Amino acid sequence: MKKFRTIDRRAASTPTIRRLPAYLQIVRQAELDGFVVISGTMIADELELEPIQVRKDLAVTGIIGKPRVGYIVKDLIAALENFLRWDCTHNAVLVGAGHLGTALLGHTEFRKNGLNIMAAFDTDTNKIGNTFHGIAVYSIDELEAFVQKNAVTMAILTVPPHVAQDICNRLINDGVKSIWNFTSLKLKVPDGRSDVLIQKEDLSSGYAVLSVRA
Amino acid sequence: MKKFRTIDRRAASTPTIRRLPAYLQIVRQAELDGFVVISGTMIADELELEPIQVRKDLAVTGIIGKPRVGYIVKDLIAALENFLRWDCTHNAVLVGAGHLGTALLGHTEFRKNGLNIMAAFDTDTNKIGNTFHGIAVYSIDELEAFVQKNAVTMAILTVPPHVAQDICNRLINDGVKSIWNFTSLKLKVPDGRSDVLIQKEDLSSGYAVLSVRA
DNA sequence: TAGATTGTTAATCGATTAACAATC
DNA sequence: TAGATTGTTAATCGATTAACAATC
Repeated sequence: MKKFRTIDRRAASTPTIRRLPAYLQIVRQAELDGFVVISGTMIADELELEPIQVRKDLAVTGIIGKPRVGYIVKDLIAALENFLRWDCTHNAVLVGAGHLGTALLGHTEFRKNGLNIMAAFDTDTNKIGNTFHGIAVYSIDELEAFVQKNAVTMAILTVPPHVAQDICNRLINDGVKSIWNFTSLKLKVPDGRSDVLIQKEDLSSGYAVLSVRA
Repeated sequence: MKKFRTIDRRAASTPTIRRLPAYLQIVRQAELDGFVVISGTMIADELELEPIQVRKDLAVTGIIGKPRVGYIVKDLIAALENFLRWDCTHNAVLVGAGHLGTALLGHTEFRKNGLNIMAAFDTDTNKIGNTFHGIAVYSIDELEAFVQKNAVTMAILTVPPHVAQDICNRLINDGVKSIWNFTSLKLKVPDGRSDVLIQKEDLSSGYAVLSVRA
Protein backbone atom coordinates (compact mmCIF):
# COMPACT_ATOMS: atom_id res chain seq x y z
CA MET A 1 0.00 0.00 0.00
CA LYS A 2 1.45 3.33 -1.02
CA LYS A 3 1.72 5.94 1.67
CA PHE A 4 3.34 8.78 -0.27
CA ARG A 5 3.27 10.25 -3.75
CA THR A 6 6.37 11.88 -5.23
CA ILE A 7 6.55 15.55 -4.39
CA ASP A 8 7.40 18.59 -6.48
CA ARG A 9 8.27 21.56 -4.30
CA ARG A 10 8.13 23.97 -7.25
CA ALA A 11 4.51 23.01 -7.89
CA ALA A 12 3.44 24.35 -4.50
CA SER A 13 2.20 27.92 -4.43
CA THR A 14 3.50 30.37 -1.86
CA PRO A 15 0.12 30.70 -0.09
CA THR A 16 0.03 26.93 0.25
CA ILE A 17 3.58 26.77 1.64
CA ARG A 18 2.75 29.49 4.15
CA ARG A 19 -0.22 27.50 5.49
CA LEU A 20 1.68 24.25 5.97
CA PRO A 21 3.35 25.19 9.29
CA ALA A 22 -0.05 25.80 10.86
CA TYR A 23 -1.18 22.35 9.71
CA LEU A 24 1.96 20.77 11.10
CA GLN A 25 1.45 22.42 14.45
CA ILE A 26 -2.10 21.08 14.73
CA VAL A 27 -1.15 17.58 13.66
CA ARG A 28 1.74 17.52 16.15
CA GLN A 29 -0.68 18.55 18.88
CA ALA A 30 -3.10 15.85 17.75
CA GLU A 31 -0.29 13.31 18.14
CA LEU A 32 0.36 14.52 21.69
CA ASP A 33 -3.35 14.21 22.35
CA GLY A 34 -3.22 10.58 21.30
CA PHE A 35 -4.87 10.80 17.89
CA VAL A 36 -3.81 8.15 15.38
CA VAL A 37 -5.67 9.64 12.44
CA ILE A 38 -6.83 13.17 11.64
CA SER A 39 -9.11 14.41 8.89
CA GLY A 40 -8.69 17.48 6.73
CA THR A 41 -12.05 18.60 8.05
CA MET A 42 -10.73 18.63 11.61
CA ILE A 43 -7.72 20.70 10.62
CA ALA A 44 -9.93 23.07 8.65
CA ASP A 45 -12.23 23.56 11.65
CA GLU A 46 -9.31 24.42 13.89
CA LEU A 47 -7.96 27.03 11.47
CA GLU A 48 -11.29 28.27 10.13
CA LEU A 49 -10.39 27.28 6.58
CA GLU A 50 -12.31 25.32 3.96
CA PRO A 51 -11.74 21.55 4.09
CA ILE A 52 -11.10 21.45 0.34
CA GLN A 53 -8.27 23.96 0.78
CA VAL A 54 -6.63 21.85 3.47
CA ARG A 55 -6.89 18.70 1.33
CA LYS A 56 -5.43 20.49 -1.70
CA ASP A 57 -2.61 21.92 0.40
CA LEU A 58 -1.77 18.61 2.06
CA ALA A 59 -1.67 16.91 -1.35
CA VAL A 60 1.52 18.80 -2.23
CA THR A 61 3.36 17.02 0.58
CA GLY A 62 2.72 13.68 -1.12
CA ILE A 63 0.60 12.30 1.72
CA ILE A 64 -2.14 9.86 0.75
CA GLY A 65 -5.22 9.85 2.94
CA LYS A 66 -7.85 7.23 3.54
CA PRO A 67 -11.37 8.08 2.41
CA ARG A 68 -13.80 8.15 5.32
CA VAL A 69 -10.91 8.19 7.84
CA GLY A 70 -8.45 10.95 7.11
CA TYR A 71 -4.66 10.91 7.37
CA ILE A 72 -2.46 8.82 9.61
CA VAL A 73 -1.03 11.33 12.07
CA LYS A 74 2.49 9.92 12.11
CA ASP A 75 2.69 9.81 8.33
CA LEU A 76 1.24 13.28 7.94
CA ILE A 77 3.77 14.78 10.33
CA ALA A 78 6.56 13.04 8.43
CA ALA A 79 5.20 14.23 5.08
CA LEU A 80 4.88 17.84 6.25
CA GLU A 81 8.31 17.90 7.89
CA ASN A 82 9.90 16.32 4.85
CA PHE A 83 8.20 18.65 2.39
CA LEU A 84 9.16 21.70 4.44
CA ARG A 85 12.70 20.32 4.81
CA TRP A 86 12.22 20.69 8.54
CA ASP A 87 13.53 17.17 9.17
CA CYS A 88 17.15 18.18 8.60
CA THR A 89 19.41 20.83 10.07
CA HIS A 90 19.82 24.27 8.51
CA ASN A 91 22.98 25.95 9.74
CA ALA A 92 22.28 29.62 10.21
CA VAL A 93 23.76 32.79 11.64
CA LEU A 94 21.94 35.80 12.99
CA VAL A 95 23.35 39.24 12.24
CA GLY A 96 22.30 42.10 14.48
CA ALA A 97 21.69 41.22 18.12
CA GLY A 98 19.26 44.05 18.88
CA HIS A 99 15.78 43.81 20.35
CA LEU A 100 14.29 41.74 17.59
CA GLY A 101 17.45 39.72 16.96
CA THR A 102 17.75 38.53 20.55
CA ALA A 103 14.03 37.76 20.64
CA LEU A 104 14.52 35.49 17.65
CA LEU A 105 17.48 33.82 19.36
CA GLY A 106 15.12 32.98 22.21
CA HIS A 107 12.45 31.57 19.91
CA THR A 108 13.04 27.90 20.66
CA GLU A 109 10.38 26.72 18.25
CA PHE A 110 12.67 27.37 15.28
CA ARG A 111 15.17 24.83 16.55
CA LYS A 112 12.50 22.13 16.60
CA ASN A 113 12.02 22.85 12.93
CA GLY A 114 15.62 22.34 11.90
CA LEU A 115 16.81 25.93 12.20
CA ASN A 116 20.21 25.76 13.90
CA ILE A 117 21.30 29.29 14.76
CA MET A 118 24.98 28.65 15.41
CA ALA A 119 26.06 32.15 16.35
CA ALA A 120 25.07 35.79 16.39
CA PHE A 121 27.12 38.76 15.18
CA ASP A 122 27.06 42.41 16.15
CA THR A 123 29.22 45.52 16.18
CA ASP A 124 28.38 46.49 19.77
CA THR A 125 31.33 45.64 22.03
CA ASN A 126 28.96 45.40 24.98
CA LYS A 127 27.22 42.50 23.29
CA ILE A 128 30.22 40.74 21.79
CA GLY A 129 31.34 37.89 24.04
CA ASN A 130 27.94 37.50 25.66
CA THR A 131 25.54 34.66 25.05
CA PHE A 132 21.82 35.12 24.52
CA HIS A 133 19.75 32.02 25.16
CA GLY A 134 22.82 29.88 24.72
CA ILE A 135 23.96 31.49 21.48
CA ALA A 136 27.25 33.40 21.49
CA VAL A 137 27.60 36.88 20.03
CA TYR A 138 30.77 37.50 18.00
CA SER A 139 32.23 40.57 16.38
CA ILE A 140 30.91 41.17 12.90
CA ASP A 141 34.56 41.04 11.74
CA GLU A 142 34.46 37.30 12.33
CA LEU A 143 31.35 36.78 10.21
CA GLU A 144 33.10 35.80 6.96
CA ALA A 145 35.41 33.24 8.56
CA PHE A 146 32.61 31.69 10.59
CA VAL A 147 30.22 31.33 7.66
CA GLN A 148 32.84 29.69 5.49
CA LYS A 149 34.17 27.39 8.18
CA ASN A 150 30.78 26.13 9.36
CA ALA A 151 28.98 25.62 6.05
CA VAL A 152 26.35 28.17 6.98
CA THR A 153 23.59 28.25 4.37
CA MET A 154 21.08 30.57 5.99
CA ALA A 155 21.25 33.99 7.60
CA ILE A 156 18.79 35.98 9.67
CA LEU A 157 19.20 39.70 9.21
CA THR A 158 18.13 42.00 12.05
CA VAL A 159 20.55 44.87 11.48
CA PRO A 160 19.75 48.57 10.95
CA PRO A 161 18.58 49.19 7.36
CA HIS A 162 21.57 51.32 6.33
CA VAL A 163 24.02 48.43 6.70
CA ALA A 164 21.66 45.69 5.51
CA GLN A 165 22.62 45.61 1.82
CA ASP A 166 26.33 45.51 2.61
CA ILE A 167 25.95 42.64 5.07
CA CYS A 168 23.69 40.87 2.59
CA ASN A 169 26.32 41.08 -0.17
CA ARG A 170 29.02 39.78 2.14
CA LEU A 171 26.87 36.85 3.25
CA ILE A 172 26.13 35.90 -0.34
CA ASN A 173 29.82 36.10 -1.20
CA ASP A 174 30.61 33.76 1.66
CA GLY A 175 28.18 31.13 0.39
CA VAL A 176 24.93 31.83 2.20
CA LYS A 177 22.03 30.65 0.05
CA SER A 178 19.00 32.02 1.84
CA ILE A 179 18.50 35.20 3.82
CA TRP A 180 15.63 35.93 6.14
CA ASN A 181 15.40 39.70 6.00
CA PHE A 182 13.77 41.40 8.99
CA THR A 183 15.05 44.86 8.06
CA SER A 184 12.78 47.45 6.51
CA LEU A 185 14.98 47.58 3.40
CA LYS A 186 14.18 45.58 0.28
CA LEU A 187 17.47 43.81 -0.39
CA LYS A 188 18.73 43.29 -3.93
CA VAL A 189 20.34 40.04 -4.97
CA PRO A 190 23.55 40.65 -6.96
CA ASP A 191 23.15 40.09 -10.70
CA GLY A 192 23.28 36.50 -11.82
CA ARG A 193 22.90 35.05 -8.33
CA SER A 194 19.54 33.40 -8.87
CA ASP A 195 20.72 30.64 -6.54
CA VAL A 196 20.15 32.99 -3.61
CA LEU A 197 16.75 33.48 -2.02
CA ILE A 198 15.77 36.42 0.15
CA GLN A 199 12.59 36.32 2.18
CA LYS A 200 11.41 39.65 3.55
CA GLU A 201 9.54 39.66 6.82
CA ASP A 202 7.55 42.81 7.34
CA LEU A 203 5.80 43.49 10.63
CA SER A 204 4.28 46.76 9.49
CA SER A 205 2.17 45.09 6.81
CA GLY A 206 0.25 43.15 9.46
CA TYR A 207 -0.32 46.35 11.41
CA ALA A 208 -1.54 47.99 8.21
CA VAL A 209 -4.20 45.31 7.67
CA LEU A 210 -5.34 45.66 11.28
CA SER A 211 -5.48 49.42 11.07
CA VAL A 212 -7.28 49.66 7.72
CA ARG A 213 -9.82 46.89 8.26
CA ALA A 214 -10.66 47.60 11.89
CA MET B 1 -7.33 71.39 -8.89
CA LYS B 2 -8.30 68.17 -7.18
CA LYS B 3 -5.61 66.44 -5.22
CA PHE B 4 -7.52 63.51 -3.76
CA ARG B 5 -10.32 61.20 -4.76
CA THR B 6 -12.72 59.77 -2.18
CA ILE B 7 -11.43 56.54 -0.73
CA ASP B 8 -13.13 53.24 0.02
CA ARG B 9 -11.07 51.14 2.42
CA ARG B 10 -13.21 48.04 1.81
CA ALA B 11 -12.37 48.18 -1.90
CA ALA B 12 -8.67 47.64 -1.19
CA SER B 13 -7.48 44.05 -1.33
CA THR B 14 -5.35 42.64 1.47
CA PRO B 15 -2.26 42.21 -0.77
CA THR B 16 -2.57 45.87 -1.70
CA ILE B 17 -2.90 46.99 1.92
CA ARG B 18 0.15 44.93 2.86
CA ARG B 19 2.28 46.67 0.23
CA LEU B 20 1.33 50.20 1.24
CA PRO B 21 3.71 50.47 4.24
CA ALA B 22 6.67 49.74 1.98
CA TYR B 23 5.56 52.51 -0.36
CA LEU B 24 5.16 54.90 2.53
CA GLN B 25 8.63 54.14 3.79
CA ILE B 26 10.17 54.88 0.41
CA VAL B 27 8.23 58.08 -0.09
CA ARG B 28 9.16 59.28 3.40
CA GLN B 29 12.80 58.63 2.60
CA ALA B 30 12.39 60.48 -0.70
CA GLU B 31 11.10 63.46 1.26
CA LEU B 32 14.16 63.37 3.51
CA ASP B 33 16.31 63.20 0.39
CA GLY B 34 14.69 66.40 -0.85
CA PHE B 35 12.44 65.02 -3.57
CA VAL B 36 9.31 67.03 -4.27
CA VAL B 37 7.76 64.53 -6.65
CA ILE B 38 8.17 60.78 -7.05
CA SER B 39 6.91 58.49 -9.80
CA GLY B 40 5.34 55.08 -9.43
CA THR B 41 8.15 53.78 -11.60
CA MET B 42 10.75 54.91 -9.06
CA ILE B 43 8.90 53.21 -6.23
CA ALA B 44 8.52 50.06 -8.32
CA ASP B 45 12.27 50.00 -9.08
CA GLU B 46 13.13 50.27 -5.41
CA LEU B 47 10.84 47.37 -4.45
CA GLU B 48 11.31 45.28 -7.59
CA LEU B 49 7.61 45.45 -8.41
CA GLU B 50 5.79 46.28 -11.64
CA PRO B 51 5.01 50.01 -12.08
CA ILE B 52 1.41 49.20 -12.95
CA GLN B 53 0.99 47.42 -9.64
CA VAL B 54 2.31 50.41 -7.72
CA ARG B 55 -0.01 52.78 -9.59
CA LYS B 56 -3.03 50.55 -8.97
CA ASP B 57 -2.14 50.22 -5.31
CA LEU B 58 -1.60 53.93 -4.81
CA ALA B 59 -4.94 54.67 -6.46
CA VAL B 60 -6.79 53.18 -3.47
CA THR B 61 -5.39 55.93 -1.25
CA GLY B 62 -7.19 58.54 -3.34
CA ILE B 63 -3.99 60.25 -4.49
CA ILE B 64 -4.07 61.84 -7.94
CA GLY B 65 -0.81 61.91 -9.84
CA LYS B 66 0.41 64.12 -12.64
CA PRO B 67 1.09 62.42 -15.96
CA ARG B 68 4.74 62.70 -16.98
CA VAL B 69 5.72 63.81 -13.45
CA GLY B 70 4.44 61.42 -10.81
CA TYR B 71 3.06 62.16 -7.38
CA ILE B 72 3.72 65.11 -5.11
CA VAL B 73 5.72 63.62 -2.24
CA LYS B 74 3.98 65.56 0.53
CA ASP B 75 0.53 64.72 -0.79
CA LEU B 76 1.40 61.06 -1.30
CA ILE B 77 2.67 60.71 2.26
CA ALA B 78 -0.51 62.32 3.54
CA ALA B 79 -2.68 60.07 1.37
CA LEU B 80 -0.90 56.90 2.49
CA GLU B 81 -0.92 57.86 6.16
CA ASN B 82 -4.57 58.81 5.98
CA PHE B 83 -5.63 55.67 4.15
CA LEU B 84 -3.70 53.47 6.60
CA ARG B 85 -5.13 55.48 9.52
CA TRP B 86 -1.58 56.04 10.61
CA ASP B 87 -2.18 59.77 11.08
CA CYS B 88 -4.07 59.26 14.31
CA THR B 89 -3.30 57.52 17.59
CA HIS B 90 -4.28 53.92 18.28
CA ASN B 91 -4.27 53.20 21.98
CA ALA B 92 -2.93 49.70 22.51
CA VAL B 93 -1.77 47.32 25.20
CA LEU B 94 0.72 44.51 24.90
CA VAL B 95 0.02 41.30 26.78
CA GLY B 96 2.94 38.98 27.45
CA ALA B 97 6.29 40.69 28.07
CA GLY B 98 8.48 37.77 26.96
CA HIS B 99 11.27 37.81 24.37
CA LEU B 100 9.11 38.80 21.46
CA GLY B 101 6.84 41.08 23.48
CA THR B 102 9.69 43.20 24.82
CA ALA B 103 11.26 43.32 21.35
CA LEU B 104 8.01 44.78 20.04
CA LEU B 105 7.96 47.32 22.88
CA GLY B 106 11.37 48.45 21.65
CA HIS B 107 10.27 48.73 18.03
CA THR B 108 10.04 52.53 17.88
CA GLU B 109 8.86 52.56 14.28
CA PHE B 110 5.35 51.54 15.34
CA ARG B 111 4.96 54.70 17.39
CA LYS B 112 5.72 56.84 14.32
CA ASN B 113 2.78 55.10 12.68
CA GLY B 114 0.24 55.92 15.32
CA LEU B 115 0.58 52.81 17.47
CA ASN B 116 0.59 54.00 21.06
CA ILE B 117 1.46 51.06 23.30
CA MET B 118 0.34 52.46 26.63
CA ALA B 119 1.29 49.57 28.88
CA ALA B 120 2.37 45.95 28.97
CA PHE B 121 0.91 43.15 31.10
CA ASP B 122 2.41 39.94 32.38
CA THR B 123 2.02 37.35 35.14
CA ASP B 124 5.73 37.24 36.01
CA THR B 125 6.30 39.14 39.28
CA ASN B 126 9.91 39.75 38.22
CA LYS B 127 8.68 41.78 35.27
CA ILE B 128 5.75 43.55 36.92
CA GLY B 129 6.76 47.04 38.02
CA ASN B 130 9.61 47.26 35.51
CA THR B 131 9.62 49.40 32.41
CA PHE B 132 10.85 48.20 29.02
CA HIS B 133 11.80 50.96 26.64
CA GLY B 134 9.71 53.38 28.61
CA ILE B 135 6.63 51.18 28.81
CA ALA B 136 5.54 49.94 32.23
CA VAL B 137 4.68 46.30 32.90
CA TYR B 138 1.62 45.71 35.08
CA SER B 139 0.06 42.62 36.56
CA ILE B 140 -2.34 40.92 34.22
CA ASP B 141 -4.97 41.34 36.97
CA GLU B 142 -5.03 45.04 36.13
CA LEU B 143 -5.66 44.45 32.43
CA GLU B 144 -9.46 44.80 32.50
CA ALA B 145 -9.47 48.04 34.45
CA PHE B 146 -6.73 49.57 32.35
CA VAL B 147 -8.35 48.75 29.02
CA GLN B 148 -11.70 50.16 30.08
CA LYS B 149 -10.26 53.27 31.68
CA ASN B 150 -7.96 54.22 28.80
CA ALA B 151 -10.20 53.54 25.80
CA VAL B 152 -7.81 50.91 24.49
CA THR B 153 -8.91 49.68 21.07
CA MET B 154 -6.00 47.49 20.08
CA ALA B 155 -4.05 44.68 21.75
CA ILE B 156 -0.82 42.93 20.89
CA LEU B 157 -0.78 39.35 22.06
CA THR B 158 2.58 37.73 22.80
CA VAL B 159 1.51 35.27 25.48
CA PRO B 160 2.01 31.48 25.54
CA PRO B 161 -0.55 29.74 23.31
CA HIS B 162 -2.39 27.95 26.12
CA VAL B 163 -3.61 31.21 27.66
CA ALA B 164 -4.11 33.09 24.40
CA GLN B 165 -7.79 32.36 23.80
CA ASP B 166 -8.73 33.28 27.36
CA ILE B 167 -6.87 36.60 27.21
CA CYS B 168 -8.39 37.23 23.81
CA ASN B 169 -11.93 36.75 25.13
CA ARG B 170 -11.28 39.03 28.06
CA LEU B 171 -9.86 41.75 25.81
CA ILE B 172 -12.88 41.60 23.53
CA ASN B 173 -15.21 41.79 26.52
CA ASP B 174 -13.42 44.90 27.70
CA GLY B 175 -13.91 46.66 24.38
CA VAL B 176 -10.79 45.93 22.37
CA LYS B 177 -11.66 45.99 18.66
CA SER B 178 -8.52 44.64 17.03
CA ILE B 179 -6.00 42.08 18.18
CA TRP B 180 -2.58 41.51 16.72
CA ASN B 181 -1.97 37.86 17.46
CA PHE B 182 1.68 36.76 17.62
CA THR B 183 0.89 33.44 19.30
CA SER B 184 0.93 30.20 17.38
CA LEU B 185 -2.73 29.61 18.17
CA LYS B 186 -5.50 30.54 15.75
CA LEU B 187 -7.83 32.61 17.92
CA LYS B 188 -11.58 32.38 17.55
CA VAL B 189 -13.76 35.45 17.72
CA PRO B 190 -16.82 34.90 19.96
CA ASP B 191 -20.04 34.37 18.01
CA GLY B 192 -21.67 37.49 16.75
CA ARG B 193 -18.68 39.72 17.38
CA SER B 194 -17.98 40.57 13.76
CA ASP B 195 -16.91 44.02 14.96
CA VAL B 196 -13.68 42.47 16.22
CA LEU B 197 -10.71 41.85 13.94
CA ILE B 198 -7.87 39.49 14.68
CA GLN B 199 -4.71 39.58 12.62
CA LYS B 200 -2.41 36.58 12.98
CA GLU B 201 1.30 37.12 12.57
CA ASP B 202 3.14 33.93 11.85
CA LEU B 203 6.93 33.86 11.75
CA SER B 204 7.14 30.19 10.83
CA SER B 205 5.39 30.73 7.49
CA GLY B 206 8.24 32.92 6.28
CA TYR B 207 10.75 30.32 7.38
CA ALA B 208 8.73 27.69 5.51
CA VAL B 209 8.96 29.64 2.25
CA LEU B 210 12.70 30.08 2.71
CA SER B 211 13.21 26.43 3.51
CA VAL B 212 11.06 25.01 0.69
CA ARG B 213 12.17 27.33 -2.09
CA ALA B 214 15.87 27.49 -1.27
C1' DT C 1 -25.17 -0.44 4.46
C1' DA C 2 -25.02 4.62 4.93
C1' DG C 3 -22.33 8.32 5.36
C1' DA C 4 -18.02 10.72 5.85
C1' DT C 5 -13.94 11.67 3.63
C1' DT C 6 -10.40 11.72 -0.06
C1' DG C 7 -8.65 13.35 -4.48
C1' DT C 8 -9.55 14.73 -9.21
C1' DT C 9 -11.46 17.65 -12.64
C1' DA C 10 -13.97 21.78 -13.69
C1' DA C 11 -15.75 26.36 -12.49
C1' DT C 12 -15.32 30.56 -10.24
C1' DC C 13 -13.23 34.28 -8.24
C1' DG C 14 -9.96 37.78 -7.59
C1' DA C 15 -5.41 39.71 -8.24
C1' DT C 16 -1.97 40.90 -11.47
C1' DT C 17 -0.59 42.39 -15.82
C1' DA C 18 -1.25 44.41 -20.45
C1' DA C 19 -2.88 47.85 -23.63
C1' DC C 20 -3.63 52.40 -24.55
C1' DA C 21 -5.71 57.03 -24.51
C1' DA C 22 -4.95 61.28 -21.96
C1' DT C 23 -1.78 64.44 -20.12
C1' DC C 24 1.90 67.74 -19.42
C1' DT D 1 7.53 68.68 -29.69
C1' DA D 2 8.73 64.00 -27.99
C1' DG D 3 8.55 61.06 -24.44
C1' DA D 4 7.51 59.65 -19.82
C1' DT D 5 3.91 58.89 -16.82
C1' DT D 6 -0.88 58.46 -15.08
C1' DG D 7 -5.27 56.06 -14.80
C1' DT D 8 -8.83 53.32 -17.04
C1' DT D 9 -10.54 49.33 -19.28
C1' DA D 10 -9.67 44.71 -20.79
C1' DA D 11 -7.07 40.37 -20.72
C1' DT D 12 -4.58 37.05 -18.37
C1' DC D 13 -3.08 34.39 -14.78
C1' DG D 14 -3.31 31.79 -10.67
C1' DA D 15 -5.55 30.57 -6.39
C1' DT D 16 -9.71 29.16 -4.27
C1' DT D 17 -13.89 26.82 -4.34
C1' DA D 18 -17.38 23.57 -6.16
C1' DA D 19 -18.89 19.19 -7.90
C1' DC D 20 -18.62 14.51 -7.72
C1' DA D 21 -16.89 9.78 -8.34
C1' DA D 22 -14.23 6.54 -5.59
C1' DT D 23 -13.45 4.53 -1.25
C1' DC D 24 -13.87 2.27 3.14
